[in-house]
Formats: sequence, structure tokens, C-alpha cells
Amino acid sequence: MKRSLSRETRIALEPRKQPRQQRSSKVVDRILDAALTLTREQGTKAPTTLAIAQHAGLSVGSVYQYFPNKEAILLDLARRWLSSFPEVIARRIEVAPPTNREEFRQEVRKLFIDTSKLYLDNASLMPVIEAISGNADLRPIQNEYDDQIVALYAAWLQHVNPALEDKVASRLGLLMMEVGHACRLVGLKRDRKTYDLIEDDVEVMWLALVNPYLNLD
Amino acid sequence: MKRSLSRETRIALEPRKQPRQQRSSKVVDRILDAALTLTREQGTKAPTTLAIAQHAGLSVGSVYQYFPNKEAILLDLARRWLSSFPEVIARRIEVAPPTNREEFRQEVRKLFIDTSKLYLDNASLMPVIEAISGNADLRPIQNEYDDQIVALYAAWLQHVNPALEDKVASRLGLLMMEVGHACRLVGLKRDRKTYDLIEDDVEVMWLALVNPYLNLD
DNA sequence: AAAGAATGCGACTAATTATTCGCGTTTGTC
DNA sequence: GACAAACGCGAATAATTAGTCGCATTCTTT
Repeated sequence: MKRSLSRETRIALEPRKQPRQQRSSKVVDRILDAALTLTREQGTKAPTTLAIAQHAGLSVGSVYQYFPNKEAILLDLARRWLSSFPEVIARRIEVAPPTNREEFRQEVRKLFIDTSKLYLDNASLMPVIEAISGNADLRPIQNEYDDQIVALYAAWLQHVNPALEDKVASRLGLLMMEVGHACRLVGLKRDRKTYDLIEDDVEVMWLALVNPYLNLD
Repeated sequence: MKRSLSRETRIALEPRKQPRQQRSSKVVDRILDAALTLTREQGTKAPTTLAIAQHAGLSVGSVYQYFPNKEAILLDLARRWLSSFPEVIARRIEVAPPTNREEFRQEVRKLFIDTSKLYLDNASLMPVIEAISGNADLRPIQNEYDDQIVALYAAWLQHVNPALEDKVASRLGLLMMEVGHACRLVGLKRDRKTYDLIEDDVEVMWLALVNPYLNLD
């Protein structure tokens, strides 16, 4: 294992080179596909480079043509999801804030549905997310995204109630994220009907959590 | 790495031998101490056997006198906590069930306080718990304990409301566990004041979650 | 104090696996 | 079809680390 890189400051993440020929861009897809499939098969355990290469019908050398290291592969898979999260929350801040309890409940519901959709649409990606959380090298990167998400939930809360203190907003944001994430992860491991029931439960909890902090009549 | 054991069926967990002389039982303590300290220092990453031995002022050979493998060390640390969880919940089932909303609220509060105390009293152990969750070999063992805990939360719910369907009870139990665990883990990483605020939030969410499923007047 | 059991040691073994590098092959371009 | 660039290959390298084993030391017992 030539892993001296990891020690320096952080993991290299940029792709080693851009694919120039058509065949190679298909190769990148095959690598990502293989990594996803294997992570799912092995239940949240990051696959080895050799396993990824073989499953993609390639050699290890080819994998390293496009990815600087193993971590970058998993991260590539997760990145679109991780970055779409802040986007979705940000979009819910652009609208006019609610003026009464019923409007507020509707806003919670919208945010709730939008974020739920991110989980449902990317259900197959969840093992990768779990693998990243379980990897000491990748967790710091996860945490950066998490901090962003918490900050945006907090911003959303202050959009709904501008009088909300920063500290309270970020605490509530943190809990919204944590509760949503934990419940949805276990929900996705069960059947669709149970997932939907769990979703209702989460919405109830979210509402109960934030209601006391909103000065709406 | 002579790891053929792990492949067979499961990890050996029994201690290799019982300490017979006083010096050696102190050694076991030193090993566990070192493992705990190092896991904390490295932030939820399982330390190597060499690091554990050195930090305990021992050689690797001595570590293997008392532990069959590295996993057993972490598990030894976590086990008391993992098994005290079901005990604490079971104790809350022994009392007479509540007969009205106020008594019910009190019962939730008691269960809530008891489980919270488990986290506060074992705060230093949480990195080990996280390391176990992040280790593919140990997760199955975690899951067994989790299943027990969910079953007991469900039993508690049915104790409070015998008419509650099994399916609903176990779903709510699962969410109580997940929400409690996720929120308390992040709570413990913050200051005590914030932890207490998060605790209040969790209680609010628990109550909101289970209230609709209780036929009390 | 002598024997034997328990404990402690740490160099060594071996399994695993990330990453490299030089060479052969394919592709796009003129 | 010839040339260069891109691509693909996989044996070899090297880092890491779990676990062993025979010998040395310390304790217990008589």
C-alpha cells in the first residue's frame, strides 16, 4: 500500500485525467457502476480496487487512469447527492416566508417532501454514503457537507422566523438533519409501505421540534 | 494478517484465557484502557494491535494472551454498555402501566431519563461505539444488540398500550432508538448545556411520535 | 529454593491491498 | 497507412498490520 499521500494533508480527489476518447468515458461509467454494485453487495463496505477493476472488466491500472485513488471513486458516486442536498434546501428559502401556522406547516411539508425525494431517488446510493461515514479518511469530507446542510436548515428556519437566534437555529437544523437522515436510512432498508409510514413519523417529529420556536399565531 | 478466522463464520470473541495472577488482570485493564484512549484520540478509528500494546506498555504477544483478536478488545469495551441498554428499558416495563395522559407523559419521561443517563455516564465510550458501527466485521454484532433494544422499546410501548399492533410497536421502537441514538451522539460532542437542550428536543419528538398511537383519554 | 505454571516478550510470518510503471494495443488524425 | 497520443494492462512494489511462537522472566506452591 503506497499510502503516504493520505498522511500529508488530505486525500487527492481530482480526476487524474479527463477521458479523451469515447471508449474511456464509458470506462469511467463502468468503474463507478462496479464500485456502486460492489458496495451494495458487500453492505456498506468499501470494495477493493482489484474487485472494482475486475467487476468492471478492467485492470487496476485502468482504474488509476481516471481516479487518483480509491477514495475518489466512492466520493464521485456520493458527490452529486451530497451537493444536491444544499441546493434543494436553498430553493425552499427563495420563496416568501409563511405568515401563519397553516402556511408554516405547508412550508415544513414542502421542505420535507423535497428532502425525502432525495433519499428515494438515490436509495441505491445509500450504502456508499454509509461506507463513506464508516471510513476514517472520508468522514472529514462528509462532515463538510453535513455542516453546509445544517447551516442551510438553520438558514431556512431563520427565513421562516427571522427572530430565531443563530444558536437555536443551528441546533434545530442539526437535529432536523440527524433525525431525517437516521430515520430515512433505516426506512429505505424496509419495504416502501414502511418507508412511507416512517416518513409520516419524521414529519410529525420535525413539526413538534420546530413549532415551539416559531412565533406565529 | 492471519485473518482466516474472520472468514469462517464469525469472529471469535471469548477471552483466550482468564487471568490467574493479579498482575495479569491489571494487564487486561491496561489493554482496555489503551484501546479506549486510542480510539478516542483517533476519533472513532479502531487502533492497531501494536498501538494498543505500546500504549499499554506491553508487547503484542501479551495482548493476545487475553484477547483472541483485535475485535474482541473493542467489543469488550462496548459490551457492558450495549447490554445495559436492554436492562434499563426492561426495568421500565415492570411497573404498572399508566392510565391517563399525564401518567403516560411521566412514563415516557422516566424511560427517557434512564436512557439518557446511559449516554451521559458512558460518554467516553461513544467513540468505541462509533468505531464498531464503522467496522464491517463488528456491525452484525451491533445489530443484534440493536434488534434487542428495538424489541424492548416495542415491548414497552405495548406495555403502555396493549392494543398496539406488533408492527406499529416495532416501527416506533426503531425510531425511538434511532432518533435517541443519533441526537445523543451529536449532543455529547457538544457542550453540556447544548446536550441538555438537545435532550429536551428529543423528548418532545418522542412524545410527538408516540402520542398518536396511544388510546388514553 | 526448586520446580512448574503463568506471564511477558518481540522478531517474524503472512495476508491483504493500494498504487506504480513500462510496455503492448487501440484510436483519432493527417 | 503512418504517426502520435490515448488507452489498457498486470506483474511487481511496498506499506500496513493481524496474529504466532519459542524463549525469557516472574510468580506460586511446596
